[in-house]
Amino acid sequence: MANYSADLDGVFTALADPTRRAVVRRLGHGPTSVGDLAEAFPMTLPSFMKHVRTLEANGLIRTVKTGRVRTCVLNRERLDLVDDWLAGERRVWSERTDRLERFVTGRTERTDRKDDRP
Amino acid sequence: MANYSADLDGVFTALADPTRRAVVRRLGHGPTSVGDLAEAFPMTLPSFMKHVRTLEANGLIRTVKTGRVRTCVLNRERLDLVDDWLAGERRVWSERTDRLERFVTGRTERTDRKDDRP
DNA sequence: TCGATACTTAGCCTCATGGCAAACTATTCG
DNA sequence: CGAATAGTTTGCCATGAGGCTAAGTATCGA
Repeated sequence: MANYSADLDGVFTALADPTRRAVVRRLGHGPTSVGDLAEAFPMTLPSFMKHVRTLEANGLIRTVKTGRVRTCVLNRERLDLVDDWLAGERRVWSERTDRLERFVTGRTERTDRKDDRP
Repeated sequence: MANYSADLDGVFTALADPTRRAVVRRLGHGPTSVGDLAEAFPMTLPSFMKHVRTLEANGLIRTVKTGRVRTCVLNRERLDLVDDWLAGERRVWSERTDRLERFVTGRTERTDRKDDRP
């Protein structure tokens, strides 16, 4: 995980387009050729290919060319980056809640616990 | 939830910038004024304000001006959109796994189960 | 081998994004 | 009141994203 922030830039950018999200969705069902994917979208092939390349450049899919057909496969693990980021934000929130709770209850405790309410 | 896809466009776009993600992170600790936020970033105020407006326009933060100070507050719920989207993708994957499994086991079952292995 | 198929490459266009400086407005403080 | 503070508005610029057409390459199938 060389450059976490730049990776997030790329993943979020890739997901910020409805065409690309639709491709991700479609590939969730299984590998598909560029041509088959493209049929579902109202744009020319070269335009569509840019989206494919963007997804690939940002690690969300992998593609292989066999003969004249390029097949796309979803790289599910890449979406963990989004999950991890969300988890990180929520951790921040819970730390804040912890501090607030310590203040309210007047207790001082270690901060590495997960949850101390029964 | 009027336009789910357009909302996702906006949320992902807003999160695709490191400055804006840093603001989200910072606001996770609690409300902060624009000025205090801006200090952490190597850009002019007007430039920074654009990021604030982008975050606000896409519902990730809310801001209120009191006197000459504008205070920003994180809108945590908005991140649920990302969570929901991820969950949707994973549901697609699991449906595919279900079909594959039915094929392998030769069984035909209802598809609304969570998990039928003991 | 020749035509159809499945991308690719190249070049061009338009609009959106992110950044800047300069000037302006509205509050607050001494 | 008058100066400092905290944003805001305006206008400009460079880059990149997303779309197109036209032409090129590499298989595949008869």
